[in-house]
Amino acid sequence: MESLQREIADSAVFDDEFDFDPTAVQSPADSSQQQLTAPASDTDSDGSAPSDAPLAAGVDQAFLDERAISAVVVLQAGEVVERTHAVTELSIPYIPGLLAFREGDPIVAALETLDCEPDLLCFDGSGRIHYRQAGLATHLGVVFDTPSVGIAKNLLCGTPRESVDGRPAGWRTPIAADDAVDCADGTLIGHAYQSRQYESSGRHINPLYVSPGHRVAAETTVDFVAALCNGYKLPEPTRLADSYADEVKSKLL
DNA sequence: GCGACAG
DNA sequence: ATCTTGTCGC
Repeated sequence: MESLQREIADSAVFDDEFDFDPTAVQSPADSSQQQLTAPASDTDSDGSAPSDAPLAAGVDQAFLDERAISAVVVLQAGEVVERTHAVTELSIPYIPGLLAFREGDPIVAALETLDCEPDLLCFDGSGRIHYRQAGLATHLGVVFDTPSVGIAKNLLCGTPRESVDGRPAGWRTPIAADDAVDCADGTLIGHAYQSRQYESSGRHINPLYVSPGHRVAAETTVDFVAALCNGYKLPEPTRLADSYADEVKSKLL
């Protein structure tokens, strides 16, 4: 399996290689943060999404015994245009570094039921931030040869350039490859991104660890995630896929 | 041998 | 990931 991951990493493209307009990737009318650009009036007067805006799909799983519920929610300019899911039997246990082999088939099953063809796939888990630079997001991005990004809540490997504790919303810092990563030390493999943060004292929210999946550069990956976040810790596509998976799961009980 | 380790 | 009440804060 490890050798297959190295082959996947070789086939992966960690640079921008997509058709759509990167500045058109976004969630609805951004409520809070984001220090990005001017208020582009790309939205049609009737409030519907521009038919040419890129399709961003969020993919996430919920589990029930030895079954996986893989959910996919596709957004276009912040609006849901399609939702699908698949329930599959699991055969492989969770092993750090081999997550794609456990959740890969369920995800493929769910994506195959999709009517549209997403321009960008957002996965829960790492992409290039992986021992062999072939995390879940990279693995599936290559399989479908579709631009993809990895969004993880915890760091698998690599070293943040700065301490990540208690940072303000919008903050980001590079994640460099270290001894645990199969590439030159110091290589930029992703970023820690503070998508949300509490105003005053008390506890603080941990950052997101985002990395290129396939056909997207590290810097662009953070820009996409930042543009897809809308007040919550998780970007909209992922957040919706997450709750949809839970919804399907509860109806399954 | 010990520690580290996405979901 | 999942099992789960209350609790603190915006």
